[in-house]
Amino acid sequence: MTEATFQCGLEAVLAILGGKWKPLIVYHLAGGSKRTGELRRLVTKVSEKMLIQHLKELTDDGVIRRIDYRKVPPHVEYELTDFGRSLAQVLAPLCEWGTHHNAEVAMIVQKREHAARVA
Amino acid sequence: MTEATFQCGLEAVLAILGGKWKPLIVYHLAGGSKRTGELRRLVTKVSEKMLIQHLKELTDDGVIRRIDYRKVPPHVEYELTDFGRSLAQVLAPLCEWGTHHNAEVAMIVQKREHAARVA
DNA sequence: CTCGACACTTACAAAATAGTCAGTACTGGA
DNA sequence: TCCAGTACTGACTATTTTGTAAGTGTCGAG
Repeated sequence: MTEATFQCGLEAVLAILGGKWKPLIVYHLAGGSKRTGELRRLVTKVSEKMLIQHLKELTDDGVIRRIDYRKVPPHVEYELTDFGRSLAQVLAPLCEWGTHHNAEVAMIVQKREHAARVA
Repeated sequence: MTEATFQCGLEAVLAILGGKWKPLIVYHLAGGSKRTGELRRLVTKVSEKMLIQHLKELTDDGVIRRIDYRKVPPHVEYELTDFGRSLAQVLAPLCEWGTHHNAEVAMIVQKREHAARVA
């Protein structure tokens, strides 16, 4: 670990939040702890497998915490750790940028899809 | 395109910077325009193909601008557009977070790789 | 006159990521 | 009893993304 692991801090962020649904999960959990099923309903387009896989990875990475009520039928909740909260905080400006430039980005994506169809 | 394209602004950012080397490219260009070869040397681990592919996508997306000096042998430079600069600005806090938590993240990644080896 | 530098391009292979679909063990309600 | 809901797991497939290795045309240095 003597060499610089990351050339730019961004890489570190991506190392943690690289995964199609992870930013969304962190975003939703920033508003308070949620049950697995709640998250599945919030992040509408995620499949159950991917949700749980990402949840597990985020837990392993110390971004979120899994709270198991050890009940049958199962009751599990997830919440941000301090580490996760610090990430969520720094994510906020990005979120704002995305919201602010929403239409612009949507157009870019649309143009991209159009170009792909033509080719 | 009537439905909300992005649930969370983060998705918009990812739509633009989703690509292993794109954040790095933007980061390096934030310090001024660069020639293709310079970028290749700065982003040491990127292959020529990926660099150029990402450069092209960022250009198509209006994040960077390609300046061709129409010389033989070729001389091409890339620089951020206003749009790209606005992105770079909002990226800064993320960069800082990553730099600040560098060691922490490095450890997490290391742990992940270790777990993968065991399994 | 060969060789490297320049900015690419192309074909193809490998790896990472995401997806579907079925199944587990248990409960409480109709 | 049957069925939905709970949180999850595993086999298998599909898609996307990245990487490797080669080739293009032109120039100037050696």
